[in-house]
Amino acid sequence: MKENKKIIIAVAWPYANGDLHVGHPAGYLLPASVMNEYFRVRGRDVVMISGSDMHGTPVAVRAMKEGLKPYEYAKKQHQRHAETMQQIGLNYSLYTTTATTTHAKVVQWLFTKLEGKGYITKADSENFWSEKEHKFLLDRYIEGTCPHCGFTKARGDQCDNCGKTLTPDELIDPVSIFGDKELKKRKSTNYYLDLAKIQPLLEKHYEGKVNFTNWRNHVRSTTKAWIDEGLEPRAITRDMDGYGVQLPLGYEIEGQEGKVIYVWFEAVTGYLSAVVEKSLREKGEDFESGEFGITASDIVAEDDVLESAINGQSFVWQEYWNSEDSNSYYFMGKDNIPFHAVIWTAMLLGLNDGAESGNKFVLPTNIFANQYLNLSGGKFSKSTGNVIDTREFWEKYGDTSARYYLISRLPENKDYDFTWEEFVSATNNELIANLANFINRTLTFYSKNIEAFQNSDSKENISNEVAEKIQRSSDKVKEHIELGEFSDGMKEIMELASFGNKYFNDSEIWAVIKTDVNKAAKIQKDLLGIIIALRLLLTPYLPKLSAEIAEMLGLDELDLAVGEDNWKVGIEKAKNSIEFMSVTKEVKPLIRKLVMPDGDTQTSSNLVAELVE
RNA sequence: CGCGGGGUAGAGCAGUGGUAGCUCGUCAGGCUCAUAACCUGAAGGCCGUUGGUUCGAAUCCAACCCCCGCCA
Repeated sequence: MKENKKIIIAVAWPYANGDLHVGHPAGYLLPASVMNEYFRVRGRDVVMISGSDMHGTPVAVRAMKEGLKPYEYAKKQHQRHAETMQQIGLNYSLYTTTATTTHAKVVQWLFTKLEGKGYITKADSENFWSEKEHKFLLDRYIEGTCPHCGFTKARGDQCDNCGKTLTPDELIDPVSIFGDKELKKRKSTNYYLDLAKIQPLLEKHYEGKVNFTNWRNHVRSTTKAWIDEGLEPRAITRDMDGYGVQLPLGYEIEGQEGKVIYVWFEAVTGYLSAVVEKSLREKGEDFESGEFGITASDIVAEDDVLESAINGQSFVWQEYWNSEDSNSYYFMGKDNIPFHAVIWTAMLLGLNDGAESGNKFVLPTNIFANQYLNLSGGKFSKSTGNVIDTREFWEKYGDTSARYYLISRLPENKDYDFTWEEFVSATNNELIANLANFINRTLTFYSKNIEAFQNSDSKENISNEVAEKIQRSSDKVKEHIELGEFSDGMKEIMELASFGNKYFNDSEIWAVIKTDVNKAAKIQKDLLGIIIALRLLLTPYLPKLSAEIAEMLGLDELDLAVGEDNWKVGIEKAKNSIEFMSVTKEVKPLIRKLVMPDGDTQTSSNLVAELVE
């Protein structure tokens, strides 16, 4: 990997239809956070972007239930998402929404570009029409009897009883939820992304390329399965009462108002539009951005900043998106793999088709899709309320315990069951017993004897054994993070703490200091070196814990300036120049132990583990 | 056969052809600086089942059984 490359960290956009449960951080938010913080310490120029997905049926349905207009509801939910993101430590370059003018413009621009290259086509189909509402019906607004299990309240998109996915045509005796007893069909015209036409480009892109060997197996196999099956044109537009991103001027479909661009097409484009928005904000451009509910029906694509940028004017976003010296990493749950590895990639390939080298868009360098985190074998489900809420989880147990458990058990390659017992065990027996205990015992001992150490005439530096250990740990953590093996990186840090504990024991520093202060001082330097290394290695993983170590020792804040590799600098410092610095804050236990209450609470979605005084 | 994931020590996982590993728990020692934490050692597995390929399979192939997820 070239060290000067820009990095895009593209985080999947959560729906604005409900709060985030702990599956979200475990699935994709925490891994993205680790990678982002890591590269920032490395001094790399990284932009991490995401936002709330404001459009789409789930949002509209939920808003209807709450008695709010879709945008009102989505805006409220977006603010909660934004707060949660901050709470769990995601330092986005920009966390925006899909309801901004900038987003609409970028989506429309992309639409016209792909249309111009012949990758978007127009076709008619017969869709269910509601006389009552005088509009086309969304799949999930149609109900009927499930052909598989006979459930009478199956929806047009899925049967809630047997879980099978359906199309409205499969339903027996379909009716609308608005009360239409007999449904008729009408001709509906829609735009389609011609994936069949892009398929050869996709095949060529993925064919036997060496750089995909780093992709996770399940990501590769899902991608391959989709492509092998053969792609078909996919509708880009749908009937949504105008709720969503409008078609560009000149592309409207006459007599069929209310059509908007489908969420799948529009939301992934957010990775591009968010960087554009950030770049516009930085330049102080007087450009409406971040406005809610602007559906941009009056926006003219030709008048677009993207166009002027491509015609020679240079914008910061291009340095990330159009540079060959750029990498993009995507974070999402496994359900999103096809949309990114196949569809979004296809869109970018279409865009790049025939483009000059300076105008090509960077294709996904890697897609870190996680499997699912389940609740004790059951599933997290918003509708049944069987969820552990992210905010409550973080509030009760604190950032360090919450992050440690989820990160050390990330479902990177297969599903993982959340159990309270495991959570308690991980916190008490791993996080506290090993890592926190090492920090605590070392700093407690140090602060008690600090004067003796400062008055000793130990001139020696850290021992080679410890210096080498620190270097090895650092190298391994780096490698794991760059390969997207985030929980392995965490394990490596725990291994260093374990080494520290053993070193403490074997050295018997508590006995040595009584007879030989200079020798004890040397040992103490080794131990401090490990602590200082841990503080650095922990920054991406457990930022609060890392900051607390720094605070107790009065260490400088890490410099995150672009260009300086402070990871390397920090490791060198930990290996070499240990001073007997003053302890600037009282040393005390950093993390509270947990205990399980009696009774069968394993599968509870309540926060059952209790904090020990 | 809708799609996908998985079945390896009590628990959670790693291991994709060559003497079965890690973390936690358990048991026995040690230590006492530390949030009864830490260190050492031990016990504990016929790697879902059956068949096949191979000098050799947890690892490849086939069939079967079981578990889990699919409004992230």
